[in-house]
Amino acid sequence: MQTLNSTFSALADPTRRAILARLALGETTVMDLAQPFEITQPAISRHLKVLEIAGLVVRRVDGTKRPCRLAPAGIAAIDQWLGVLREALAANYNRLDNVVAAMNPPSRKGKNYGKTNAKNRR
Amino acid sequence: MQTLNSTFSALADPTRRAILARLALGETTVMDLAQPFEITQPAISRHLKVLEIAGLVVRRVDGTKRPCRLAPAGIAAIDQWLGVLREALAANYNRLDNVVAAMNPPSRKGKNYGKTNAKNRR
DNA sequence: CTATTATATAGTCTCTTTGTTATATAACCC
DNA sequence: GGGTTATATAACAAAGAGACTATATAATAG
Repeated sequence: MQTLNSTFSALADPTRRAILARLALGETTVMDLAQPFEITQPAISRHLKVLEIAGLVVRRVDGTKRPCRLAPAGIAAIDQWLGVLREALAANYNRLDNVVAAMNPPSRKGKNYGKTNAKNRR
Repeated sequence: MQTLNSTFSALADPTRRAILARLALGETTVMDLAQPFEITQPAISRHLKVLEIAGLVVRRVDGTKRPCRLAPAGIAAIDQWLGVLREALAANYNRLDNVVAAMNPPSRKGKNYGKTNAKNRR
């Protein structure tokens, strides 16, 4: 539960996703990561810490460097949780009533639905 | 890009994940959702809006009610993005050097690595 | 039309997140 | 040892998230 929080919120930040994308190309040091991004080194360090806590990244020690790599734990946790939703979605989708409900907007009583609320203010 | 932000951060909140879990059991109205959770109705409404924007939930209009269901879009977006990481992880894992690096801590020059930093202050 | 039910929006507070700069720590290089 | 490089931590400001109460809006019931 705690892990899911940290992992999802770690992925919610675009900079961190960019860092992960970079790490997908291979192990990298903090400075190498900081360079392409237009943010300071301390900021990168903190992002990495967040990613590490989220189980998305691991670091090793190499002299004064701390090369980072992707880690599987975080994604595994997410996958597992998403599995529940995926099943539910599949099940719901197979239930005809839901599909139907999704097609014709409202379906009860006859006055003026879908109008007053068709503002689409999202 | 924008969708990923909203979807991941939507999932980062435990209350919202609980809402999704509840919706996995089937369509539900706002009030029905608010009851089991110990938070007020306005709070639930906002969570639902977040989930809706994230593409994780859809709502229909049924009189004065707004029954919610799980939606596939959000998860699809996430799955697609995670795919990149999954591939990279698989590739990295197949590269022996990474596996090795993960096993024996430091591996350069011979003095006192892995000691000064073995504080494990994470 | 009026009251009631279901949900949304606004205003306000507080805690968290992210970024910045300044500084600390650790390991190298000479 | 002394300077330099790589990274971490601290202190702080600005912005955001989440909750609450009060209130608005929509639709239904009478």
